[in-house]
Amino acid sequence: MLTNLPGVSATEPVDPADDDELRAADGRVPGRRGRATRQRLLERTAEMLQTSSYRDLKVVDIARGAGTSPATFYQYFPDVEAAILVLGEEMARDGAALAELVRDHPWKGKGGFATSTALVDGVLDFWETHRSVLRVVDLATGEGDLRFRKIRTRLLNDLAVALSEVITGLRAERRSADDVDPMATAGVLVSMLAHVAAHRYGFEFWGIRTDDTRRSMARIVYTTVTGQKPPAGA
Amino acid sequence: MLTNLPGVSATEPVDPADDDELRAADGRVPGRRGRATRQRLLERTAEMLQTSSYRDLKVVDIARGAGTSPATFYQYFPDVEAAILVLGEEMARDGAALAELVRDHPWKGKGGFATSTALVDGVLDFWETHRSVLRVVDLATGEGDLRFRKIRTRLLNDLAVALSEVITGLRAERRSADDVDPMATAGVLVSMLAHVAAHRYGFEFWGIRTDDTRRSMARIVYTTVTGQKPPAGA
DNA sequence: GCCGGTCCTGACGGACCGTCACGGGCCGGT
DNA sequence: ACCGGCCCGTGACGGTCCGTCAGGACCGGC
Repeated sequence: MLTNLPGVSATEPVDPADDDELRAADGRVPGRRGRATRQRLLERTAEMLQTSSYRDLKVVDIARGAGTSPATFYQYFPDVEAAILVLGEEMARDGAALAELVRDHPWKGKGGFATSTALVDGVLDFWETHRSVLRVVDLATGEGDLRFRKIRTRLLNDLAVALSEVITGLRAERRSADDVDPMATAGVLVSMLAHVAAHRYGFEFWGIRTDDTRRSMARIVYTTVTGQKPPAGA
Repeated sequence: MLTNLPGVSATEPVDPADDDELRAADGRVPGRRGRATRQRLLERTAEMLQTSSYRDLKVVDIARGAGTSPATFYQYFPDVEAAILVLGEEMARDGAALAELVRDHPWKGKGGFATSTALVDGVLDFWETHRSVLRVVDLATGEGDLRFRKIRTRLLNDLAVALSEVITGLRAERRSADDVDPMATAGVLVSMLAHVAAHRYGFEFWGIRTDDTRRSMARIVYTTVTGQKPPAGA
């Protein structure tokens, strides 16, 4: 750390907005009613995002839909993206369950393929539930928005780390000479899952059955993680 | 075909707008100068898409940047999305090269892994070149826009078909009992490639070297397509 | 009833949209 | 050179949405 500048106290300066409290635009701390309004705004944002395109999402519509005025919206969020960002953070918290799914189930033996399948299904479900928010997170991340990238990273990174740990563990047991970065492999797998989940409708468009897609992914995940061929009946 | 209705000539009706000609908003066929303006508008759209976010892309900016007025923009495109759509179609034409890459190179023997690597690099390069347009194509596809979905499908489907043909061919030679739909497997692979390419910056963010990502993908592609383990040194 | 903080909103200047009728420029015919 | 017709571009306009501000309604505590 840097040395303190002369005349600057070593204790934290008393910055009036330095706490983690929720704040409205004018600096006040929202009470019961205010938080309820904010919540209605968030819910309405999520709903509108499912029916309207991101580009056509207007704060007027959100505000009126929540039974309030545009000015009120700006009390709680600087712009629509900020509201979606909050939605994204809530989503990322939900996503922790996916990593647990990888950690808490067996990969060795017969149960391994079942774990692989459960992971595939879990990701598919998760994306189905959160697809409208995920679309925007993906776009904003691609456009270089660091706040959205952070959400995306938290979501996918947790999963990738869990997978890479499994890979490392199994590789040690097999005394495998495989030297590819386990995290790179895990990241690629997570990418595959995320992308297929995001575009599963596109697959059906090609005439591919969803069940074939699931099996195909489960096999790739299983093979890549364990280094084994998938069991015969799978 | 249906039978002709009474009184309707069997020859094509003379519909004044039934040809494939480029048309301005008022119905006229653009001449030399008009097409040049349209082209400048397209180029400017592509440029602005790289620096500005999709949501903040304004037709005023595009028009002024192309040295013309908003009214002129609407002569050639009904809205910004229409312009991006044209950009997307140009991109899809470029994408045909990727499928050729799969078809024209060997998968059997030692050259197989090289082909796999070349495919990975090809996809990575392609996405790097077209990422700003691809972002919008992905978003619009996710929002259910069929025109954009068509572009996305053309691009990825060509590649997936090429891969599935290779898989089918190799599987027959090996007399493999593998009965997963080859197209499903190919689709999953293409998804993996597309997603990693779209978010490679995210990988570097995790501290994963690009080269590790490349190798990891090349190995997965090779293994999945050929059913063989990757060569020792890879 | 009064007061202080919380909460909401009408109203406004400004930006952008999408459309129209009009004017200016280019070209071929005479 | 002149002219008519067609191609091309634009100013201007009503409308929508943005983002901000001052002011008023509401709600407890005293």
